Amino acid sequence: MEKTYNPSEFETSIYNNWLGKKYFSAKIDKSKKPFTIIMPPPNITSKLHMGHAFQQTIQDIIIRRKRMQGYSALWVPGTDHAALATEYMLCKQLENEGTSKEELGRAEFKKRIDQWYKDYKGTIIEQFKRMGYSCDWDRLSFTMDEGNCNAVRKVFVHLYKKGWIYKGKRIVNWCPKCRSSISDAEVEFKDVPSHLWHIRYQIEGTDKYIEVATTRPETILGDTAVAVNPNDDRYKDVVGKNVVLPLVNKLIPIVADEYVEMDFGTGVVKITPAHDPNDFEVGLRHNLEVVKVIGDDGVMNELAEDYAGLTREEARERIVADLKTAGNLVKIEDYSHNVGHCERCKTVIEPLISSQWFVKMEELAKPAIEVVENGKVRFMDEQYKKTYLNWMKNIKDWCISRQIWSGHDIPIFTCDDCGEVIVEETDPAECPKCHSHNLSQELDKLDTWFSSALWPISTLGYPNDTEELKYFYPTNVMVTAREIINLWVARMIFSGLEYVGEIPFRDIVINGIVKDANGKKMSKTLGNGTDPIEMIDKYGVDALRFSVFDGVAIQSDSRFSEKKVELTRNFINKIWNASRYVLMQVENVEIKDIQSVNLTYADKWILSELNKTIDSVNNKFEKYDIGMAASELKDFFWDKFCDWYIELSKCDIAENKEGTCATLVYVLTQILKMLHPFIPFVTEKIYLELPVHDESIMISAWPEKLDINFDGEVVESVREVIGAIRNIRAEKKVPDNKKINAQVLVKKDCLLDCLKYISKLALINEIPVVDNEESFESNSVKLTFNDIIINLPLDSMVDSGAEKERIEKEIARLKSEIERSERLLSNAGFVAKAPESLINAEKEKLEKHKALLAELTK
RNA sequence: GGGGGUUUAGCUCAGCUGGGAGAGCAUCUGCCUUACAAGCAGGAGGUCAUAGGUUCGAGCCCUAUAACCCCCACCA
Repeated sequence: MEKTYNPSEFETSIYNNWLGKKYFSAKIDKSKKPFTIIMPPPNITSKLHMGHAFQQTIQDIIIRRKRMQGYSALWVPGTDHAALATEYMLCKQLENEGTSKEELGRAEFKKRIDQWYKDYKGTIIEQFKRMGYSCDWDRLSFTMDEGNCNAVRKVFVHLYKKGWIYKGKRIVNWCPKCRSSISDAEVEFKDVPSHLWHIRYQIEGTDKYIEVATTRPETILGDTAVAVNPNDDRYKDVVGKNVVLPLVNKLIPIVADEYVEMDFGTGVVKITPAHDPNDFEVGLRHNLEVVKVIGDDGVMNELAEDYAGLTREEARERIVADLKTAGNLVKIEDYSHNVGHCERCKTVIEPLISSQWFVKMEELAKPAIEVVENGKVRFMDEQYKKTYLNWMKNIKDWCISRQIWSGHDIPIFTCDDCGEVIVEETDPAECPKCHSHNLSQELDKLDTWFSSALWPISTLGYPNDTEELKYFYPTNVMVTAREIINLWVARMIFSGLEYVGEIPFRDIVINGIVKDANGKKMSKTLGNGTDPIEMIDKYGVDALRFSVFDGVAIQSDSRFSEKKVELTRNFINKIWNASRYVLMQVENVEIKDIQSVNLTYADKWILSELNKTIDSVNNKFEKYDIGMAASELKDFFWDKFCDWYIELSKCDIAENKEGTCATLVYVLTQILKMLHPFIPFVTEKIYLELPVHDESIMISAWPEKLDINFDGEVVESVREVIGAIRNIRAEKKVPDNKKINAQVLVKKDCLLDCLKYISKLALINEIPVVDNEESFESNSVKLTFNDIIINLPLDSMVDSGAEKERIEKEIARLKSEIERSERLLSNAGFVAKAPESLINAEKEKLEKHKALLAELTK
């Protein structure tokens, strides 16, 4: 092995080797248990960012461990067509080319979209490979490929025939300039200074008025009611009466609705169902008429009568003036509020009523609520169970149509001649009723989530009844983001239940986000993102992978800093060098089975620590606590294995070469295996250099505990002694290049074998053993432990003045300890109510401290 | 507006069903000890956000307050 860790030399070739050997492909193997993860598909147009590096690596870590544990581990990769986002990007490009989708026409536009998909397909996937992801690439799926189209078609027809798809009205964000509806995500809210116009409406048959406050006086022409809060005492007596709509002179009712806030404005809201989403909802509840007065072009239409032909802005001006003239304008207040703007052309959004397709949710939601309530599907973080149930229980019908040109088609055909509607799994050639060939397909496209909802089943072959579905489904865990719990996770759950009769996954892990070093969300617009590829080039993939997990609770947000990657690279360098050391020691040594060799105290100690670590890491993995598992592995490797065991083993290796070499190789192998899911490349590189190894670490067996109860106690005492001597040395300012003298009195024979450890690690010349304390040199520091007393003569150390001070400090410490214990033990409440084990432990401590104090003060 | 989260050392974060405050980094000190200076050893550093409460005992449980953050819905 090279002297320095240089990841760029081997990462690519190792990955290609894995690919060539087909290690990632999961087979249907009845002798194995399946373990399945379906990757949340990134947008096809995306580039690798820190969020992927975090979220996808979680899955890779889980799947790699399961594979090593002997499961048939399948991780299905894929990408999403993200129709809206992609169409938006392509339209921008067309704009640069001086054309537009309208100019191209639908057919040509579709070609461009398909080409766009092809052009992009590579990038993110290649980057995922660079990350080392062990997905089954042969099963790579795309939400617009043939299988997915079939699934979408089948499901749509199924829902339609059940009567769960219907056409309804809905308010959409309409951009009058783009002449298109746009998604919520494309609406930019900006605070705009404006006014609140207070307008009075006369109550029918009286000379009383009711005063409303509005930011949009021009929509008064479309008002079909005014609303007040049912609990508002000011207006209780007028609910149910009519008011005269100013300018229009039409009678409209006063309705009571919870939506109205009593404290805002006058507590009275004019209701314009055609031009405001909330008003539309109010309208539905009270059966109000819908009057659309603004057209698709943002111009007042014929229903606006006198104002027809004016733009929204012109109409507002005229109407305000006319209201003033009519004496209906009470006052104008300054008011600034959030107004939606089109992200593209910055035009003010006009909420418009339009016809859309909906899926009825009531029946679909029921079983989806049940499986989460009864724990069949588990949110690993309980708080998200609430988010989910809250949404599911108040679910509204799902609007699935989008006014865009790309994405999945809506398979609804209408006969131009007789009006017959045809919804079948294959495109109809003629009208079944009148045999006309003039059929038109619905032009709207499906919401992207419609196909995403089928992802866990479509990737496994649905709508066909495949062997994959039988074997790998339901999948085991879904790792995804907080903000799409309802948009996506929820829809996958009811889809799985409805279409294949089984939950899509058992566990749901909602990962946190990776923020920048200052705790800000990484974003393109802020430009505070870090490019993972840059980190990989600089420090290697393994360093990047490990650094985003070390010490991180994956469900909560974490911070990324390059410094962390650098420190992780240092850790990996440590692994590299420790491995080099082991390989140097075991060169030309036959490595025997760990259970058949002679083991020293140090060997037994590290093996017992390894056992503990295996247990603990497994527990953390089962809870998906992989960040904590990473830290634990790092601590074990660096602190226990390198800083203690390797150093201790240097004392043993000459006399017990066989046993110590076996232990070095055994422990290194096991820890490399446990580290492999996190840092796959370097562990493979080292593993293949080991004297005993399988074909690849990634298909080797996950560590099992040794079935032996090793006693690590002796070495624990030794570590305590060494620590104490190192303290004394530091206090006495003895530099590390100077060895000191010591004498020792040992009360337990086994410790005699461990004196070499103490002398080496505490930098002592030699340690003569004495029979009694009288033989100790007097001008010295005496360290007293349960089974061993060390005497350090001061003449081998430079300074002697600090010693008195040290003893005084120690006496003071012991006295305060004794006082604490005595106080606790004389507390009647404690003795009566605390658990017995705790009381006994406290008594033991008290005795121990008293003995030590007596020793120091005699 | 609704829901959720966070607050522990200078920084980033652990801290299990309540039982003596932890790690890493940074900082300071000493070491190039034949695996590693991308390293080794040691030290200093904390009213556990604030105020109450429950308890023999609270970082942990309860109540209120403050600051910051996230998600959803967006206010005539």
